[in-house]
Amino acid sequence: MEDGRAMPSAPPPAASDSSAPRMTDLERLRHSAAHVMATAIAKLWPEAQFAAGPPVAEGFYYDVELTHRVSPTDFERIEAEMKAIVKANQPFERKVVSRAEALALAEKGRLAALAERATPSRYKLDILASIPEGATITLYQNGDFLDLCAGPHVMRTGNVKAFKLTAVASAYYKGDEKNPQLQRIYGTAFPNKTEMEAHFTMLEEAKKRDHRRLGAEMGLFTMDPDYTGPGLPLWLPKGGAILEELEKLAKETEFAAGYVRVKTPHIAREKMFTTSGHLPYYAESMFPPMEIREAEDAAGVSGRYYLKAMNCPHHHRIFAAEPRSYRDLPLRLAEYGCCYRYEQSGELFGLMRVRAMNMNDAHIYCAPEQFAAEFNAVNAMYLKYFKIFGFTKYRMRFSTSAPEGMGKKYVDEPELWKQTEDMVRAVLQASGIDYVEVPNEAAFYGPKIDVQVWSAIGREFTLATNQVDFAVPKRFGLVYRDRDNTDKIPLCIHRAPLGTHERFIGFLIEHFAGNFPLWLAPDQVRVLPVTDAQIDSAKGIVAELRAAQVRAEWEFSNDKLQGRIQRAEAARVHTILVVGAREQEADAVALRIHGKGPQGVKPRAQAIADLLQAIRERRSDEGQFSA
RNA sequence: GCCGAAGUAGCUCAGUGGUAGAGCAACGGUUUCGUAAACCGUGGGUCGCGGGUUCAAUCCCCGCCUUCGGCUCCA
Repeated sequence: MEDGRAMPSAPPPAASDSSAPRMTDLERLRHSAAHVMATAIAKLWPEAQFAAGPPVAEGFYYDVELTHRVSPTDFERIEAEMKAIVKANQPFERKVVSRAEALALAEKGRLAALAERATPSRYKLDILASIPEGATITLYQNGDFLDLCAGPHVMRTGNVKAFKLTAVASAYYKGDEKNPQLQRIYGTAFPNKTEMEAHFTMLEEAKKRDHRRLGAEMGLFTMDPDYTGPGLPLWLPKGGAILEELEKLAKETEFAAGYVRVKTPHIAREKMFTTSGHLPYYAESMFPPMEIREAEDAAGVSGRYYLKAMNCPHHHRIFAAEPRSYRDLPLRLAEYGCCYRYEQSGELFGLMRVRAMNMNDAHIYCAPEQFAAEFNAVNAMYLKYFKIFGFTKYRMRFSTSAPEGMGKKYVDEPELWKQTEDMVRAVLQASGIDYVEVPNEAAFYGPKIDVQVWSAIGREFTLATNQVDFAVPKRFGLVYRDRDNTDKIPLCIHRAPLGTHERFIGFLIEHFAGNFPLWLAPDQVRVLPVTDAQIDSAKGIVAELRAAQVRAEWEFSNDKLQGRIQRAEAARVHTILVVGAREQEADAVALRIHGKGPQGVKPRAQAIADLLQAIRERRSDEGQFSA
């Protein structure tokens, strides 16, 4: 066999790569596959200008500038060229060069190309310029294809055994829309065909969990772009049930934690958002204003109203509605507020990115000395929720400011920024929560913590957010009278542990693959009489369950019991209660749980008590009916 | 918003320059049934929208809308 035979346990060895970035074996393989693809493209279109071609989570891509529009119909040709290159088994040769040598090659169009060309390798020139002085500059060559590249690579093109081009998309050079648009050609590569096929099978499986698909299948929500508009979901009754359960959870949790509930309108005058400072910063993310002529007053105050994109300004006005004393603090105002954001059309994505959203919002106004305790309590609430839902893969992202953004991206209060960030960092460290700090990502009014989660199908989302605001209360002139009889400005914590209904439920659908635990399941119980002689018994059980607020229904149809069970299972009904002559006789029910099969017969009263208990505890499905 | 792709019945998808097809779902009937599909029948489509080419367009061409895959931002 060839050297460096690609095996999962014995991956291809790297070409010499002491100065190269660290890559896993799979990443290295994929990075080499990207070079093989670039070689093929350069062969087909010698004028191609390549930018960057890294490995990514699912495979690799290479950005290329090319007048020919690459479409999936070209993939076959490109793959055929790639196969030839793999078959040729060209070695990947690493060359350390001086900056001058690299520049000379780039000027002659020789980089990321098979030969010298009339036009310089312009993106490679730009990348070259960004390599710091003194760093090692390396080239990699396979066959005639010579590329500026930090590496590392596998030994030979023959190591790239299983690959496939998957998509083409556009991407701005370096992700900046002021830069030229490049064609990004995606592919994936694996050590062998079997693993690659497993990958595509897994993608097929993941598709079945997709919240858009399950949402339609299960009747949870619908999109009606022609009538309601893009990004404006309609919640169907079964989705509404989930939404109600989440609100109930939030309301109970917040009530216990000392929050008070408020309710605010969906719109506000322009003054609200110019005062908050959102308007100049945030205008393009808001729906255009409504002009109401009568509202324009003599003093020339604008008659414009905006749909709110956030709830905080309204809550600030509630704080301002009466004089506040230090005795009133912390004041925790909670609301399931509906906000509207004009997301760009290309950004809309099922329930995960919408234009109208119901936010599990609250604003905590507190004195600086109360901050640590409040902030800790908020974090504890996050963790409590994650435990209920069984989220294990999450990360807190602590976003802080950067000096260069002061007065532009961030309110110009460098001292306050530092104080607050130190305070948040201290709390995070003391609480032992796992977090990463990301500079220059803060909100304009203060540092924030985003909770990122990964769905079962591998999508990453910011699910919840927790922000500190030391600026906007001041802009609204919010004060409380302190012990020393002076007015002080409160700190404000914005928090939304359950994010928005839309994204949270979208995430839950994928997390549970539609198989919700009993307390969340839209169809909690379905009672199936074996024959029509048990219909009255079934109705009685349903009435008893519904009186106890359980979502229960009964079904009798022309289908045999087996068929009705099949349909209930397909509909992901959580608990099926079968009542036949035997059960009727014994005042019992035969229990079946979705995905778990029959669970035996139980006295009716016992079964109902168990169901109520599981719902009340919001029990996850493990051990639901373990007894 | 930009680049690319897609849009046929409620859902999943076939298909053709000449009257539009299947499975599931729905509806009607027969069946009274024991834990993942009993049987028979019926209805259902402006083939995303608008324009063009053509004797004829769901199919070919152009524009638009929407959705999807990305870029960027974010709950």
